[in-house]
Amino acid sequence: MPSFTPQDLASDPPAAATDIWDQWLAPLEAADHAYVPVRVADVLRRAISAGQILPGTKLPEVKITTRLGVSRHTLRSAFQMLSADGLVDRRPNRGVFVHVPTSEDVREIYRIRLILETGAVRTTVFPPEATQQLIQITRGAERAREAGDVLAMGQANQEFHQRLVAQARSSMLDELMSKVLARMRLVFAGRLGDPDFHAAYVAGNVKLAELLSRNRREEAEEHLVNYLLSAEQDLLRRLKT
Amino acid sequence: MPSFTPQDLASDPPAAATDIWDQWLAPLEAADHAYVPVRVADVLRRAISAGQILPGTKLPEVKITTRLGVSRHTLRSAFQMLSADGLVDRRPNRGVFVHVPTSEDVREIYRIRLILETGAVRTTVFPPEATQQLIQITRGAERAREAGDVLAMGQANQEFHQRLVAQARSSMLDELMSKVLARMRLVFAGRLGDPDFHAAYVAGNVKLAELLSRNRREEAEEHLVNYLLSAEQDLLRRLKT
DNA sequence: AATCGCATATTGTTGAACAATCATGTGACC
DNA sequence: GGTCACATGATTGTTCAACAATATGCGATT
Repeated sequence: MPSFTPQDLASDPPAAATDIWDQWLAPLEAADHAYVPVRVADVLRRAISAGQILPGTKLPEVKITTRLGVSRHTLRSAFQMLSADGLVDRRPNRGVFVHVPTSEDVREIYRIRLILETGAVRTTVFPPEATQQLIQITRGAERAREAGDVLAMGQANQEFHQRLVAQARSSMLDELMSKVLARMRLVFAGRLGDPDFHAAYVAGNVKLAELLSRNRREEAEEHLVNYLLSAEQDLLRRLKT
Repeated sequence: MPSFTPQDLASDPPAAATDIWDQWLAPLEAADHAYVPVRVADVLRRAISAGQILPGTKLPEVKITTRLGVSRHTLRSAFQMLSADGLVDRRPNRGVFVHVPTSEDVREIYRIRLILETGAVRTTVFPPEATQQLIQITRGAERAREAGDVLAMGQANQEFHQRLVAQARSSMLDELMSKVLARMRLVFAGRLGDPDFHAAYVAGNVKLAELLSRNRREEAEEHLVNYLLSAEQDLLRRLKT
């Protein structure tokens, strides 16, 4: 699975007959009624989150429009959405580039998660259905770990924490958390070749869910704080090397 | 200062020779280099936040483009930004409307503020410069109250809490807080005729700043929680009537 | 080797056009 | 008189073509 290198994609491919963009960006199938810009944004979002388009890569308008068969305006509209998601950076008169996450990004991510997730735990009561759902997700994560499915493990982990925040019952907070997790995926997609990062934290999720189900709020919060702080340190350490 | 009524703006004005849009939307001055869509968004944002365009009002594309002298594409780009800010709602194939805040919105706002602001207080240390800045803002609010400048009071209040969140040092959180406060202004701009709502809370801000400056984190947090909860109840009560 | 200037490519914005969808009003029918 | 169907008009969604403004790269000049 070759993923192409940053920057030099804008220039012609060395000797490839087929342009590299063709690999990931198929023409939009004539779908029913979803707005074209959001479908375009979805395609790009998927490709970026999956690490098929690496951080730092420039996304040239004409290349993509011709591949996708949409107008430049439509693509630009999609770019705006991706920009709002924090997946791409818009550099004036230069184009949009897949955001390159930094270690400062990682620190900010965990600062936000600390506030959001502990906030959710502290300010809301978790009904049995909610904790049950969380436990369900951890079960899936454990199965994925046993099966060696790293991707599914990561997804389960993210869903767990997304659900945690969802308990605060705020679409704005949900959106922010999605944004944060998307940037998180960007960190992984970028340089992290060691993807069983999540493995160590499945157990942490299990314990957290269990504490919440027994309504041990204080302990849950303390556990969560330690969880996040150590995850941050762990991730930063891995990125250093 | 007449503010025009929702909905029926799309139809012709009763007997006015000048179209109502002309009142607030002057043609864009040929400014230097800021992107046209963001300038358009700024104009509309200002008009909406100031209550000149009331919640529920439809924003027709051609009317505004002709008044502002920009292309439809540019306006649509601006609409996307306003939509991301939560100031307008995009109804498919119908157009964009100024968001109509509900009491559920108010509850969500305070749920978010509770998490964000207490989170900022708990997870960050407030250096003297920061607390000094907060106190400075409360001074301005008190002066505004004495001068009877309700608008300035509200702005100072909002800036105070924005600064509070800013201590968490996260641009994403800053953006979210801006979004929340923008929606707050929408609540006021809408039906709230009683604008000295903020007056009661200037004292609360003063006390909070003082507690923070003395590094009384626990008390500050407790005070903040009570502050927010009572403000929410107060606001909801006023909206009911 | 470094700098300047110019040709070229890409982005930012506009205008016109058309398809698709929604809103309106008219008339037929009960 | 009221209600439904339908035709009409208006508005939004999208594309195409064009041009201005800015950045990029290359070659000439020193």
